[in-house]
Amino acid sequence: MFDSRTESDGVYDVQSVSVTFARGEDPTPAGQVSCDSRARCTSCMMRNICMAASLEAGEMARLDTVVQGWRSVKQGERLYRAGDPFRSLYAIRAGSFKTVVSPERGKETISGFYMAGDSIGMDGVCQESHNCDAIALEDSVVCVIPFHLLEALCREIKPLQRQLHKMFSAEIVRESRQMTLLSNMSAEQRVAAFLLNVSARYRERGYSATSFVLRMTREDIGSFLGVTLETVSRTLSKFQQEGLLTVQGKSIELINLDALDAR
Amino acid sequence: MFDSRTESDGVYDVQSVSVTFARGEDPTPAGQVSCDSRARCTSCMMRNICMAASLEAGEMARLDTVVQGWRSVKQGERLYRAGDPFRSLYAIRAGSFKTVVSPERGKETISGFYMAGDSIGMDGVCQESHNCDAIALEDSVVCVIPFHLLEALCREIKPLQRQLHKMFSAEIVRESRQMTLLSNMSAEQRVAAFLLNVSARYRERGYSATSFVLRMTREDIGSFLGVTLETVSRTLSKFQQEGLLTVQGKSIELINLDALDAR
DNA sequence: CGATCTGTTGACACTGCTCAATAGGAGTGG
DNA sequence: CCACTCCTATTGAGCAGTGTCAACAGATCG
Repeated sequence: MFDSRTESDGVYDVQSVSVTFARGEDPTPAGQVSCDSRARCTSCMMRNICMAASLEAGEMARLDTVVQGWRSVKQGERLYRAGDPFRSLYAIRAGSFKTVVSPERGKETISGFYMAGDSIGMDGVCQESHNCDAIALEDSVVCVIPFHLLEALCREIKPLQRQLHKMFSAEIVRESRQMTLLSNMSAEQRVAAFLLNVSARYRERGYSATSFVLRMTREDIGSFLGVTLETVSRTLSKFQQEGLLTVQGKSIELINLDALDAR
Repeated sequence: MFDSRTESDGVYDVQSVSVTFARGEDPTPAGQVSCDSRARCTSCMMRNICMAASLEAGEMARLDTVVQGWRSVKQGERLYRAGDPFRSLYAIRAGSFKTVVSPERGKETISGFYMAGDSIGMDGVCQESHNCDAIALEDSVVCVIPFHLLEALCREIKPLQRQLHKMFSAEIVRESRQMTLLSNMSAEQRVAAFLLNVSARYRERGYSATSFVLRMTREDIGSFLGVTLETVSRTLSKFQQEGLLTVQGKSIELINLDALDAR
């Protein structure tokens, strides 16, 4: 069925998956690769920005056949850990994740934040084991896409192959942008860029670009941006004083996007 | 158009190829796919660490058929520029490159250094245009691999498909390591890690791991590591004083690898 | 409703940046 | 071949942006 490895608590929580299916879809009997013929990609709100993007209906239905099922991950739980054998990619259907790299020596670092419509796990291909931990920032649901099946389908469906390559490439570009941020930008610029990035991603998904809730802590943000949590906090306060935004704990309201961008 | 000579002695003669293309021109005018039938991958010194890795002889020969040819790039010239339409991946046959990201605002940043056996250009897939400049650090030669042909072949040859995916993934992992370095490490740790990384890559390629010439300037190194060129210079001097290495301009001799690693 | 996690703010120290002066090397042209 | 220039590297001095440490306040959750 799903990844055969067990969670840290020793049990893979089948129940929570069944519950997920209960919302409007038939639950898949445990123990088999679930692939009910009713299209799921075609009815998914994220179909236009995830792996299924730019596929025709027939192709999307075939992609459905390699989606093994859904997996629900509660806030704070790990979808996978660094060192776990790599088997599947995960398309986030609902919720959000952070990925955490833990070098042998030194502090662990947040390497990315991902939300519904994003796919994660691509870092695991090259070593056949995951390179980071993926931790849910809120209760989340992912589509489990066994990689060998996806590869097989990519050998048949050219647009899917291209889409997969684009996803790999987009992750490379995203990271190289982040490297630029970490190399040259001041703390203020980093925080501003981060907020604008989150804003743009909410906008893409049809949510408000100016009013949103950050799902991660100041420490997570600081780790991602290469500054301390105190600096993140101070910078947000400063932006608020300057009238660029209002901040109330995790709730952010952006007031002057242009001014933020000018940082 | 392309130099059709074979490598009789296993030593690649840069000179004879460099006359084949005019400086900086894309050697791939439409329709002119030059692919002489004499195997090149199978005789290439880099075949075990490049795209051809883990292919059987027959498969490698087929890969040869999609390699459009070689292109020579003189020191300081650009193989491609940010914004150029993406058509091909480039496997470095000889020489080395740096990739430079130029954000709309802010300083340009070195996002990577690449040497013989590495492939570059994967950042271009997602937008169908290159995301950075690739600049030769010395006179270099690359294999030009048109991406649509490579994709077509990947639909037929499973190990090649897997190899391509691993290369994408390895680039993601490399960048996420670099992000960790840029997020948490002190200037000394960055320089030490950089030297050890270069050392390991020379070793992989059969060169000395302790004595080598850096092909890039202090400014390039600083940009890559997110510190100033002065800090790079000072740190190298300090390491020399401490007996960890000797440095003479671009020539480095590592004396105490363990001590460097302990930083 | 207490315990714990998360966020805010202040004071101070320190790493690494900026600016500057100088020296060494590489390439060019006479 | 040498002189000239430009690029690169080294080293110093002073300063500023962030990190560190600490105290406290506000959330969150069992």
